[in-house]
Amino acid sequence: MSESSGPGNFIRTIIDEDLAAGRTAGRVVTRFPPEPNGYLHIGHAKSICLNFGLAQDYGGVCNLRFDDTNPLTEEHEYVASIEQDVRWLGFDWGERRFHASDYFERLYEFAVRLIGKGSAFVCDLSHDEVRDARGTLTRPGRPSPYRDRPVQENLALFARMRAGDFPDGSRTLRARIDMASPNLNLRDPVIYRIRRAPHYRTGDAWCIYPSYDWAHGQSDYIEGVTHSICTLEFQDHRPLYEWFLEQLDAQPRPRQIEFARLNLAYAVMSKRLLQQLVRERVVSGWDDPRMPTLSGLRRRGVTPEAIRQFCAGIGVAKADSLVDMGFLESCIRKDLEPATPRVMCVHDPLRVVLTNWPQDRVLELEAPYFPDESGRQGTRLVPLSRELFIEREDFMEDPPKGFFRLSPGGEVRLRRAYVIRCDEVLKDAAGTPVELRCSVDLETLNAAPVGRKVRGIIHWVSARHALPAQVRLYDRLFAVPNPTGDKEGDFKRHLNPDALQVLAGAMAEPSLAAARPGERYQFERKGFYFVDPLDAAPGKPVFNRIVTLRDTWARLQDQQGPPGA
RNA sequence: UGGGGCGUAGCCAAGCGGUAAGGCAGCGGGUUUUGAUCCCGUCAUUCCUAGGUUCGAAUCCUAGCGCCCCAGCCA
Repeated sequence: MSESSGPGNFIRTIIDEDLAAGRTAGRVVTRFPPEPNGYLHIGHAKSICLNFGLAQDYGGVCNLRFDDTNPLTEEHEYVASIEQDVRWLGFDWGERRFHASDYFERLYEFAVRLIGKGSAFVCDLSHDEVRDARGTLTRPGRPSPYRDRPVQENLALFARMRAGDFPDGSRTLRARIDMASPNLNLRDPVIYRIRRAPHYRTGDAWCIYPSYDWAHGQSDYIEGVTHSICTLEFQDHRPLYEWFLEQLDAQPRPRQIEFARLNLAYAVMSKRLLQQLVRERVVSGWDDPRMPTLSGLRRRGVTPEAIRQFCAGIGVAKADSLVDMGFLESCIRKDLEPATPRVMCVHDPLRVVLTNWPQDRVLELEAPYFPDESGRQGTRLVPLSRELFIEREDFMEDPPKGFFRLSPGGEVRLRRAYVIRCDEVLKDAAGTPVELRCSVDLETLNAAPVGRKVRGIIHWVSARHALPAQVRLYDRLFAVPNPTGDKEGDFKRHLNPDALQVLAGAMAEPSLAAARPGERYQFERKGFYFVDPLDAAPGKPVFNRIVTLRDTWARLQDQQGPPGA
């Protein structure tokens, strides 16, 4: 069993069988094959954890291989981000960083062998003609008129394709398989196309580029990959994958295994759509904390450990699924809960005046960073003075049954401080409370009030000492579980307008002036927060909400219907 | 109407002919100076449906039904 790829899944079963049958000489070699045309997202994390996790567990290796066969869309910027993300997630490919483009020469030689066997031919059909001849799902295709070109002629033409004798798109090299196959992938698929585009690694060394189907399996073979794990949409390609290997008498042969890609509720997981959000400035970038990208999750403050636990927890199978966002949140909380220091920050301040507290008195309370029962050490000083801020939602003039925070005449405990009673409510012209006049029970510091029970505990911050802070509340990017579910219509109309809420007047306890970029805190009763590594300045922290705390009260309220509705 | 896959709880997911793991969510209770955490308990007489084989079926067979993928010189 492993942390990263989970217990018994069907892929492990296959590997166990292969090992038992001696099919791979005891070796397990996997690979993670991103195309450097976008940023990695949590769906890729599933694949990374699977591939690297399997290699770890079976004492094998996992290659990082850039599947860079399409120079039009690939850029170095992406390979840098991909490497950073994989490393951040906690995996190490050692020296085993490869590129499909490393194999261009060998791939070319392989293609020559295919031609030599009469298994590939140069086709002069145009793009449209190829499409027309391919047939449909229910009707077989027609053979290309160039299908029976003599081997020598194919060889000469292919060499000239490489030499740049023909214009882009004018010719292709095609495998010679079966135009009547019910599997469209076997209807003489294109394996080389002419494309005069500079490649980010090979520059203008090539004007022909191999297709995915041709490059991928052969790259697996070259690298000695034993188990080539990909997503479900490639199942139909497996016969082609195997056909190529067979044509080349490849030995030993890698085996392709497909699993279901990750879908996360209230998110989109397609590079194309994520790219669109970035390009159209719907989000601030690939690392916008609302994005399901690894860079976005990192910027939000999610830990790699939480993502690994998530990937281990969702399992690996072949059934399409839509994983509950709540599960990711649960993994994040679980990872953050034990070791994240607790502090106080009021998001929406309501002024409280402690009428029986001397004007100038400041009491420095030594407050532990962790729950008393956790056994963890560490404290900070929290000043208490006559005027405070409390959370506006922690006061209700006319509270529903079961509300045990503050209300007129009611009592509540200030977290790690005294019990106070609300004696008077001051309101503005619109009737909105602007200030609460409260009295302190001076007997209640570290002691229970006598003769009554005070159930509620609220967080607070001394007004005079409060540190204004920017707090960014993040929520799910989309308002519906499956934004791309309906075929028609723009997925962007399902965007959640409240996915980002920037708090204007949040007030943090003064100890947070020392918060350093990249640190995580729990704001008690609120959630876990991350000091934004880019936007925070010394003494001016910016907090990203990573995830809220579980909130049983809010849930009960929701069940009762929204208040005032 | 072609081919390839997949259907086990609200969401994931084990299970591989011997009588339905686990996690998330939910529900009930306990502890608690975070309505958090933690702890205890509960949550599928049934596995898409219908037949069949078998002493015994989620697992095997047959027939349906539903969902996903494939007609890029993308990956």
